Amino acid sequence: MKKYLDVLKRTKLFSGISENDIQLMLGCLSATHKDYKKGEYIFRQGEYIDSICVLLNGTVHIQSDDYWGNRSIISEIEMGDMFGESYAVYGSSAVLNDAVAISDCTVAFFNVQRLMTVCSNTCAFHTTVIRNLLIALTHKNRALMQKLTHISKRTTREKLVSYLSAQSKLSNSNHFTIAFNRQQLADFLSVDRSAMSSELSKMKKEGLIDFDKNSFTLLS
Amino acid sequence: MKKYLDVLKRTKLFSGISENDIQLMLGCLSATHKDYKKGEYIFRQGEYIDSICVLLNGTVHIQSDDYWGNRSIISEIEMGDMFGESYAVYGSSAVLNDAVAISDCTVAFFNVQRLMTVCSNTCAFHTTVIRNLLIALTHKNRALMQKLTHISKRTTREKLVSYLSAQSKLSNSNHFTIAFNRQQLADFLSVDRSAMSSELSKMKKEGLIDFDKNSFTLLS
DNA sequence: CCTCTTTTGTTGTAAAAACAACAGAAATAT
DNA sequence: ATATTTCTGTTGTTTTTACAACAAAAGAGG
Repeated sequence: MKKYLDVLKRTKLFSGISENDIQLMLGCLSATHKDYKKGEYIFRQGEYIDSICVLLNGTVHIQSDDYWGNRSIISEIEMGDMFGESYAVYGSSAVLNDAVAISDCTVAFFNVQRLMTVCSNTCAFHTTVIRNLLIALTHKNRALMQKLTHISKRTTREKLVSYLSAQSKLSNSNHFTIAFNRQQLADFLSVDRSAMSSELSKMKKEGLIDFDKNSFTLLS
Repeated sequence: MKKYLDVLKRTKLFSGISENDIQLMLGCLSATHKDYKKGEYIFRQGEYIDSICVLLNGTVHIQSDDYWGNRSIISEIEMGDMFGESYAVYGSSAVLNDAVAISDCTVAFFNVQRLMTVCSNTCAFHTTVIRNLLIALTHKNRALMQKLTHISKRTTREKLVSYLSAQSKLSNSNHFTIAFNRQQLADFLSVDRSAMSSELSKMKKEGLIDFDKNSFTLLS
């Protein structure tokens, strides 16, 4: 685990905690880690988990397939990001989504019971981690809400406009690059890929946007 | 505020804390409360807030209107529920939705800075409140994710099936009552009311479901 | 360099949704 | 009790999407 200290100290969960203190906590939280090949599942819909997951390297998608196989990507997890915490905290309910490795990756696991109960008086940084967890949860909440505002638009074009506007704001520029390819973007926005592709073309023709692969520019 | 102790002690935020201790905390957290008439806004998109809101009585909707006036209801807040906490915690970003009183209501406000920083060593129940807040956030997260799974379905029927199934599971019965009227349900699922109404009728004709007003039964 | 695979764009058709307009039922106010 | 407003269901038309099938472009691997 030591070789990942560099990653861990830059995560939201351990923000503001020194490398030394993180190392101390790793034992105290009985942290473990595991490698996954591209395509493998970290957890699946219906399982119960008791640990917060932190991605040490690679890429993971949180997604769900419905009965008929329609896939919808809930979120993309990148190095240092945390996931699964909503199900791990007092693991009261089964996981509602799959977590799947998009590339080879390594995941660290932190037991929530320990985080919430052990050494609450002795560790000064214990409180900090809980606070970090809280802040991270509010960030996720806001991200989910924002996705909801995109996806609740009626037409494919409106969804695209909503998503692209948000990405533009995020990068403080009318020119930006997105992390999704076409199929992934379509899954994220819950629309048909080909219909979306054709809508993007229309919007380009009409001079609303310009794009080349994953690079977009919003015009006028 | 005293007359609302009965409500507060049954909220997620003060779960496990005695009435006496809650009363002690009210001062410590510099709690305030305010009455709102039906239709008034507790907060609006774009504002900045620094307090967690707890609904003492009445009903509130978290909703957002887009540029063209399409309304989408993010969630319904009932007596004892908490809202705004994702924006109040280290109020780093502007509120993305409106909170509007659906009926006359009373809202309590708890300053987050105080909750997170003041008297962290003296109050035993302080830690409990933070833990409660954390658990509540994970619940909200899961609710948002579940709504996403409904809304990301392609057709109105699939959305209805997904929503009704979830409600059925929630009440552990194939017969249940929903809190939304037709327009609200349509807004919640981001579909057209009349189209949804007609789809519901079709499903009834086909023998999939039965319903009368807000009372639904899932068949076969 | 060539082959195979993946990604992206295009088009036509069938299905579904949005929209609009209206009528009847239910709830609320007077 | 009656009038008025709100809610719900219905229908036809227009717009949009999903779907399918294909072609072109880009990337990966030998």
